[in-house]
Amino acid sequence: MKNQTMAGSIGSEIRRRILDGRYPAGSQLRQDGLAAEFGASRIPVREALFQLEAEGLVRIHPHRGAMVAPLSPADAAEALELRAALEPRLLALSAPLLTEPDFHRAHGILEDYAAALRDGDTARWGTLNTELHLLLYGRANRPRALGLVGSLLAECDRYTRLQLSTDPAELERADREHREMVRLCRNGHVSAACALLVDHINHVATALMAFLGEPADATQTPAPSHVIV
Amino acid sequence: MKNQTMAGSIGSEIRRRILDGRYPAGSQLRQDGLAAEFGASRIPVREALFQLEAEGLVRIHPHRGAMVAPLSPADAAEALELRAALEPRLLALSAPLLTEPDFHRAHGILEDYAAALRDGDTARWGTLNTELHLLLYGRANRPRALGLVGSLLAECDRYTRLQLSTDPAELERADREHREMVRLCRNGHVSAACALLVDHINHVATALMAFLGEPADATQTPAPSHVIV
DNA sequence: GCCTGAATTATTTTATACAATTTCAAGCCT
DNA sequence: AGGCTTGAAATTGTATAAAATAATTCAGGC
Repeated sequence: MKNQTMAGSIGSEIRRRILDGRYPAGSQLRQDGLAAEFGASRIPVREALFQLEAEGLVRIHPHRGAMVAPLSPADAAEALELRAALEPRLLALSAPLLTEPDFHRAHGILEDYAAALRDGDTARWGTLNTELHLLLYGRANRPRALGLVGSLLAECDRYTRLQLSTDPAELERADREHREMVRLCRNGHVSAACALLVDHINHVATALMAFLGEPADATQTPAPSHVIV
Repeated sequence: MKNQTMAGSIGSEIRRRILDGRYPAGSQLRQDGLAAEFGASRIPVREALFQLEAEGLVRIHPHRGAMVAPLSPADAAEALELRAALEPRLLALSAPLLTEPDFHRAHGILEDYAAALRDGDTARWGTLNTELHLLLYGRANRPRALGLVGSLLAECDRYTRLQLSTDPAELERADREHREMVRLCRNGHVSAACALLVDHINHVATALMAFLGEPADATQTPAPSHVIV
């Protein structure tokens, strides 16, 4: 596709399998096995693992190998906290600059989302969610923040996947909020869209913490209100 | 030191040289030359470059080699914008939990800073600045955000280094603001410290944009005020 | 004279082979 | 019996060498 190098395509495939859950959290990733599985040598596998470690999906201990990054409530809370801090700013910058083709693509994603919801295809939900969010922030002209948010969205998908198999009502709520956000952006109600986005992320955070059996404020104190910036 | 592997130590050394300016922005990093320079093979060099690319210090084009990430005003503005979004939150969480040994270390850094200021040792300034900031945020219990801010501080040092050689007055201002921030944290005035931190970062941003000859709002519109979070 | 295009060169990328490190278990000593 | 050392097995880290890809050069034609 866009990866002209073998390390890149191996990395994309491993990432997909981690997000799918095919490589469960905490499992060992042996270079030899992966190399055999992909019909390649260990060196491109190593480089792919290094790249994934930078994204936070893999942890490498020197001389002890690589493992899929474990899932911890504290980690999920921090990722969602970062999202709540960054995404509203991106949306505020990007929303006024969104074009008609952008909204067209957004509606296409929403339709796919509805179809996946009917089919119970939870695997597609994560990628569509990430696509929609990144699309809405795409005109902000903040490449670094955008890449960072992309990593955070991918990580959050690992947690929400666990939750959604037992709690499908959250999917419909997310769908409603997504549609409303797109509508607000299209009608120029930027600050309302940002406020809804904050609520959207915070709700995901509280629902996820409840699902994980952790009181929301145990691992992570909320962002203090006197930081207005 | 703490790098038990050759790739790690090579990566640290290349990072140091990029931050020093010994490898100037935009210069090509040939694997063969680096390998010969470090007396190693090209493979640990490759892995080091991959890690540095994740930090944003190096850009790799497939089959075309690696180069030191170029310096652009827009990039600096985005890095400072992210710092302004993230650091106050970390400080608000960490400041109430700072211990007496932490403040002792902070004062040590401030003394070293003053010494470096007397000696005109601009190379040490960057690392001391990073150390101080990360120390103040260390009790926030946000490992991911802390690592991210560390990368952002390193990148900002590349720009401020250029500026400070011609504008040493900024160094003294930074010193005053650092001392005041530590004092406010020690006396429990957390919100005042956070407000000062925001001003500190924003001032660095405007001064840097002025130095780079770019009007502050040309490349980057400021964060909109209606995002309160 | 300038553009097109194949051969050449330089560099990156990958494969194979070897060395260093960790882990686990068995045996020894206290 | 318990803890420590020691050795073997497995796995990772590194070096060397071959394959692949992009940039360059130089010849040939329009």
